[in-house]
Amino acid sequence: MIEKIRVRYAPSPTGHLHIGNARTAIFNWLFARHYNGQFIIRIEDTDLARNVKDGEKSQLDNLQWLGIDWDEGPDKANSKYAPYRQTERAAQGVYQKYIDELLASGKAYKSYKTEATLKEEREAQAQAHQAPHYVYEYAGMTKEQIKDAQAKDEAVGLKSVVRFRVPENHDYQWQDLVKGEVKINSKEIGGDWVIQKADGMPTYNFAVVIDDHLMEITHVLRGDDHVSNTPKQLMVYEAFGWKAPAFGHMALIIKAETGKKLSKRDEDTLQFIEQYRELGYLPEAMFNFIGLLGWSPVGENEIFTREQFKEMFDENRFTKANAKFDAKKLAWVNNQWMRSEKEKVMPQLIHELVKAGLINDQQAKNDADHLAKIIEIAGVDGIKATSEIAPLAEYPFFKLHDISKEDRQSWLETDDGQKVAAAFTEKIKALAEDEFKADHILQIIRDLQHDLQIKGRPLWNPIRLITTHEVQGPNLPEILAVMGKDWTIKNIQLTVAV
RNA sequence: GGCUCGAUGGUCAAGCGGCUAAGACGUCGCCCUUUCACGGCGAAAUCUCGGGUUCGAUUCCCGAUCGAGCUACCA
Repeated sequence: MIEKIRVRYAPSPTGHLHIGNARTAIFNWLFARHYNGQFIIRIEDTDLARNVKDGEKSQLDNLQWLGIDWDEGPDKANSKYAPYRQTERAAQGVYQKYIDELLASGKAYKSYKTEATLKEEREAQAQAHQAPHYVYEYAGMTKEQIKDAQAKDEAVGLKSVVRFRVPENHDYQWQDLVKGEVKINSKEIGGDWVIQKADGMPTYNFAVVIDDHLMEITHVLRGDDHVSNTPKQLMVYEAFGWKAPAFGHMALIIKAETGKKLSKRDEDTLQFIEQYRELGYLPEAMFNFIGLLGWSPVGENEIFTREQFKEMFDENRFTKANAKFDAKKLAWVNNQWMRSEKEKVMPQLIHELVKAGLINDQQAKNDADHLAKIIEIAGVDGIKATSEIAPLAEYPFFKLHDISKEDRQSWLETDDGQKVAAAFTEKIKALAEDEFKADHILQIIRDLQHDLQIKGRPLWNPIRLITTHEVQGPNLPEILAVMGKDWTIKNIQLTVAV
């Protein structure tokens, strides 16, 4: 590719960053970065009613969290293209100018049909088994007649919208970056569509064209759900005599259970970046996993950094079929990342203990090394997100359970149990403070096995029970070594006292 | 309903006319081990179905089936 690539991610600030949108952002970013192009963020906020207060901020924050940066955006304006919010552009009259142009040339017209009329028309069409379509109200009228009709509607106080006069029986086709040749006839788009709403705002399909043109966007990579918007956009480019960008429509990410497009309204699927962030998924892992959905690299590896993705990116390797979102694989990817970035993740893991109320901030700061050891032993290597460490480490490292009656009967009140417990207690008390290491403790237990001729669970369970009040858990000698002699002796005394 | 697109194990997927059809997640089994994880080894499991084209189709073409998207004064 010779031309300078400019791509964009254009979210509407209606909520948090959705997985599907994150994917669009990721691939556009990759596209730009791979070819040394520019990545732009534009806020498409023309639906005033749906905009949420911190929607834009949330989108941007989460993008940043994922490691995506942008060359231009609402917070990083290039005066040649600014502003980057459509409401601001509308306020400057950016769209009005082009709407007026279309109005003047007759390629668009003011329409006064009411919501009620529209509804009636659609119902009648449904009755007649016709596809819903807009019926041109000025068919066969002269310019004068149209003018009169509009003046009359205006006088009655009817609000108007501006509709684009769709060319009849015209094929719109394009070479889709991922799908190949796509062709849609103008008669399939449902008739003259609205380009300016009654509130004066341009509609998405119109504004997107004006802005992509003005911002010199060269490639539009977006979800498959935009395929049917493309002909509408193409006819606007054509009306102005502009060159359209290249389009690429990526297959969608669908819900595993239903096979349907992920819907923001679904509450039972975790589908916002924010949610994974809160659970303790790493941005590297999210990027990694999402980057492999609907796209694949050449080799067999599955774990990649953003840098590697940048280098590998190839717009010819998109998958055409929709991809189901597999949370289990995401978990595995995150686990891989946590393990390879353990140093980096450790503070976050420690913070999880604070969040769970097991320690306070002060302890987190002062005992970082000790806590890191606990976290390691408790089993970080087996968890899929940082938030899972707290329940794993809670017992016996921060709290002790009561020993159940059954455990007491099975492991402590037996002859073997008493022998083992007594002998271990004696030996562990005799162990010097600086000898209180995992290998020495293990040696004591091995000696006991030899001396008492008891092995397996009858040997280990009594010891585990008196020292940790659990009958299972991570490697016992390591637990004791990390927690120390005082802790161990105290726990034993607690057991015996009861 | 119409239009557009898609179809390789349960899932993500490689493949691009000739292969015992990669790899990964998951599942199952075995090993390691006091237990739980981790780890190691191994196994089961796939080309939607018909027609063509071809010496030969997972691969190319057509049709069927199934699936998805769209069908707003939402983006």
